[in-house]
Amino acid sequence: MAAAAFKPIDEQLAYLKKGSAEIIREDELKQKLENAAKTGKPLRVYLGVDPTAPDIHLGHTVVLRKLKHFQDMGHTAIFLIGDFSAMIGDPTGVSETRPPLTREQVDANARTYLAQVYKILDKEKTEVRYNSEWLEKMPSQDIVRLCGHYRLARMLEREDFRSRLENNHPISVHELLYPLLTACDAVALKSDVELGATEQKFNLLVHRDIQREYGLPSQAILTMPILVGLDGERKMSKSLGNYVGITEAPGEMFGKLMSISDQTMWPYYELLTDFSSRDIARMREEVRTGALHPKKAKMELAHVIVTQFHGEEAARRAAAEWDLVFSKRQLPSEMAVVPLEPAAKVKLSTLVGLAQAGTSRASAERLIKQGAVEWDGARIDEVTRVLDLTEPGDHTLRVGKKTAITIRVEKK
RNA sequence: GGACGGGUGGGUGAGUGGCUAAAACCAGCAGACUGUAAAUCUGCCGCUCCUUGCGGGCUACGGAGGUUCGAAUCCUCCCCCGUCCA
Repeated sequence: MAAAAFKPIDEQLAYLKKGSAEIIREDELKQKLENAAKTGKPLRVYLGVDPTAPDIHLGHTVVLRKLKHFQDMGHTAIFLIGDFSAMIGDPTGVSETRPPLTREQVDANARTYLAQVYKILDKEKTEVRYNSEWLEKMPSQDIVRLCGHYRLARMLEREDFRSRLENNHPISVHELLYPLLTACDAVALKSDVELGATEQKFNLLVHRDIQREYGLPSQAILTMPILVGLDGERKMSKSLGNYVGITEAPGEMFGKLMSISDQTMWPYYELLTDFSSRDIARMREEVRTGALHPKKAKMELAHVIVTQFHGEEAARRAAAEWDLVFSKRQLPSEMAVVPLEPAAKVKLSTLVGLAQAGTSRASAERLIKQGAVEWDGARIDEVTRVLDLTEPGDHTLRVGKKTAITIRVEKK
């Protein structure tokens, strides 16, 4: 690769800094970029991810997008799958010990992760590594030696451990090993830069220290802010249910993004789109002064994000559909069809159960009582309502705003 | 190994023999209002059956037994967590 491939240092730095929370240390990163330009050798930049869940959501993409930015600047993006460390479980941000994952779960998750990651990273240019490559065959002597390079007092400085200790919550000894073992990744990869979310800062700093202990130059660290979830309060996470998965259908994605608060829209713009900080600030000002309607700004946001994962056309359709169903309060243009044998007496609550999988009879009755159910366009709130479905034909059933199905009574 | 404290519904956490499907708060759901936003207000928030009733049955307070007409509450054993001592 020719040295000429790199853009001017300041331009690179500005691009890479956008949206970041912290760079440790910025002068070192700058130095590394200069060296790369001089030698023509791209920086080795990595992001380590534990495949603890089968799906990636927008929260994960914040830092992935940053890795992509490095890739865009001509550097080597390394996507490291922590298939070994996932079996320990990262204690970060956790208030109790996690149940360890099995090898099978980790492998299955790793596979789906990769497929999803390429929606953001350039597959051809990405170096994919697994930390089991080196950690699995690490002799116990080496582990002991590794542990000798770090002190307990420093380990206990980190917030997760300290607060658990204070609140008399359990900490397992193996959790202390997590940052040390993942530091071996940085050593093995000879990384120049490591990316992570802000909550990873402690781990990343340990990696830096251990690299130095092993005679390597310390990597620079670039952290990205945590993406707040759809509730606008807690971090986006699957277990909190406040997330948008990147494999979700365009319509669903669009709807979820529209449900965020106006406040939350701005960090989303910052962390999930390529709008420049200046453009975002301008838009924000326009919303403040009333020149731009917040709904319009939010639709633009949803459109841009959906486009990233599903393309322009799908995003346009999702927007139109959203407008139809939620703004105009009409039935969606496509509804799932549930076939039904003709029957003389069908309880409405039974049908509601068909519309919402996993709904118990008790909660179906609750929904009816609360006026959430419409049958063929008319609200029914009598729990005892029994319908005569002997004639073949289609009926629409709406449950709340979000669910609508077609009930198709079949011919005998 | 010893002494002591603790384990309650998705979360925090009250409850020390019946009035407890279990306070309160958070989260969640539905309705109203809107811009499917937020805020606010109202209601709901274990499962199931029906004649939908302040209805019947079942399940639930770490686990297994026991005492009792009746147990989240008392007893026994076990499991798990923490604190202090070593």
